[in-house]
Amino acid sequence: MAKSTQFRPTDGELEILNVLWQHGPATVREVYEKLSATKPVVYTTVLKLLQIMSEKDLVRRDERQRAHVYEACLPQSEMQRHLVTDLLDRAFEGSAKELVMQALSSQKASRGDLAEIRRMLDEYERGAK
Amino acid sequence: MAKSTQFRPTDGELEILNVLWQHGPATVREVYEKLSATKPVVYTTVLKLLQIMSEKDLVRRDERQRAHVYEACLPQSEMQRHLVTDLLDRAFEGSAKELVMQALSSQKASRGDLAEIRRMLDEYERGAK
DNA sequence: CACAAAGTACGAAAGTTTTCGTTGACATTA
DNA sequence: TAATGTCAACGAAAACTTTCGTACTTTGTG
Repeated sequence: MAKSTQFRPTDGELEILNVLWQHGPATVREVYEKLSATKPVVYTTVLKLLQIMSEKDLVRRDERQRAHVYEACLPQSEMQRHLVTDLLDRAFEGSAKELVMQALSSQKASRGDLAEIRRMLDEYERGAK
Repeated sequence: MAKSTQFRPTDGELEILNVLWQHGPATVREVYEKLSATKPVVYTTVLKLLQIMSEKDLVRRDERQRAHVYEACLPQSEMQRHLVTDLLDRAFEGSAKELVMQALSSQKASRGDLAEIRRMLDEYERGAK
């Protein structure tokens, strides 16, 4: 298995994780329904992916019911942290500053967001003092 | 070819791009030397990757010399922007705020960085007003 | 019980990425 | 000019991802 596959979900896997995070623990069918809403997918493809993710410990499976219930192993925020630090290392030479700058320049932060980010900075700075 | 392969370099490709950005236009051997410094690589693997990247228009090739000279098509910052927005869409539901928060919590910003980020915020806010 | 519906398991195929050996062209120098 | 070293080109193989068809199992219902 490649480089810590545990913290580097593929695109398809991440789509499924997004559903699980939003919805909470879900059956294959539930995930399938959610995904179908935005793009054409095949039920067994979703199933297969969830099975593979299970092997990789990306999700946990509860087999007590006939329709197994899947749940993300990591909370969304933790996975996000992994993904960000990974990107930081691979493309930003570890410079969080640069990454933040690029994130802001991508024009997706509202005024409210900016205010919150400022609050975060205050807090972070206090903590790091 | 998959989803805009142009703006989604693979890991191996990104490593090479990092060398090209730092070093400037370089021959295969130069890239190879740089990469060798940190991990074992095979010359022809680097060559092959550069050839593929050439086809994908991830790099430009100057063939005037026998040792072809390769150069990244996109400046580093632009590629970084693409990568961040991509991650934003795939894992953060487009919320730059969340991404910034995770980036900061990954403990890689110095006090100086934080100050610069504040400056950035000011500037960005002025622009977005 | 028999049948249909819904579920899991499995495997094959196609596409992508990564690796590396081999070949042939070109250059340098003894 | 012959030997040696450097280079690009090519192709094949391995690993991984993604997709989807098929088979088998379980459950519910007439």
